[in-house]
Amino acid sequence: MNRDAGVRKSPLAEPLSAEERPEIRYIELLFFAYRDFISDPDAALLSYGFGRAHHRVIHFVNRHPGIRVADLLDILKITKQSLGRVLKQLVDTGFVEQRPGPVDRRQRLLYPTEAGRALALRLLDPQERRIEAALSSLSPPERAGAERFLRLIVDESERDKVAQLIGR
Amino acid sequence: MNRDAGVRKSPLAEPLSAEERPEIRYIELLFFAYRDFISDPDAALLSYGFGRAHHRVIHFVNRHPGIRVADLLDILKITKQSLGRVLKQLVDTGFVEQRPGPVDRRQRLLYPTEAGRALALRLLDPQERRIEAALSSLSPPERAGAERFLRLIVDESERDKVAQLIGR
DNA sequence: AAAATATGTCAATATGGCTGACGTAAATTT
DNA sequence: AAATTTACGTCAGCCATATTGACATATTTT
Repeated sequence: MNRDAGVRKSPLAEPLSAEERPEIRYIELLFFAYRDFISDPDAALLSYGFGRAHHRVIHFVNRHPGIRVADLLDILKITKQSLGRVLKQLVDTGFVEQRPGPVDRRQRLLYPTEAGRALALRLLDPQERRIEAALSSLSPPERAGAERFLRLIVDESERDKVAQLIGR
Repeated sequence: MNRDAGVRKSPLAEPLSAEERPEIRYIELLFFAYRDFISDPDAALLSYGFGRAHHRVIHFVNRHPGIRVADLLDILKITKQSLGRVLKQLVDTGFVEQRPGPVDRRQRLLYPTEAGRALALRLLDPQERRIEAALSSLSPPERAGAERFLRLIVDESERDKVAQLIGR
């Protein structure tokens, strides 16, 4: 029997429940946390006329001065065409400098300029505060849990690479 | 004295170090975790001709059948114009249904159709597996740490709302 | 000399954000 | 009853960021 007899073919009223599917809680927490986590740098980038893509590039170039384009692409998981535009803007505006590799001159190694370092620090600042505030409310085992959880969310095939990049 | 005398005005070779700034580890883990976390649904959405924006809408409509447009906007933190396009496509393709609010007929309450529920579950599946696999490697206090960490990353002003949405 | 590699670039396309302005129906307030 | 506010939609245009595919160049490797 139709439980909505006479009403009109009905859509579903029953919610997907986080009680029945406990993973949903973590799925949505990742969404909400990430949504707010990027909001501070997003706002700061506006005044430079840059976007999130610039943020990611400026961050990883500062973290790994002399990084190769190919390695940056492997971190960001985007195409070289996508990177190309953003990188060119950062070079043109003096935040990133390119230098040929000293041994392999095909490479264009990427370095931050002084301005690029300053921008990276400015974007880093609010995120550091946010993380610091969160960590200060957690016990050491809870902090370890947060770190281990995030590492385990990363693709298994990428975990070693990530560990290399951020340290053990 | 210029430490690069005679070379040419130099960019910075010194990396931003995660040892000196321990928050960087968490910042980058959030980036890498989120990057991979959304990759499975992204791939599945391709076969429907949908993108990430559709995913978010279909997810929250399934989680909260009968949700108002305004409340969905408040969750997603996007403009009604941005939502409008995506929502229209989901309605036109039969994944979401709109009904006038029974008490306030200005409202257009959003419900998933059977197809919409099926799509939500299909997109949920790989993320549930990923979370489940991660949680199964963690002790209860570590799991609690992961959850508390993510809640604390959310804007303070949003935490109560998030707690309402996902449960305490 | 040939092949592979690292990178860049041109062109076209799609997605998903944004702002601003305007419209309509329904509820609420005066 | 009239005026105002609210909930929502829509039109138009703009911008950022991603994609694929093809081709170019310099350099290194075989």
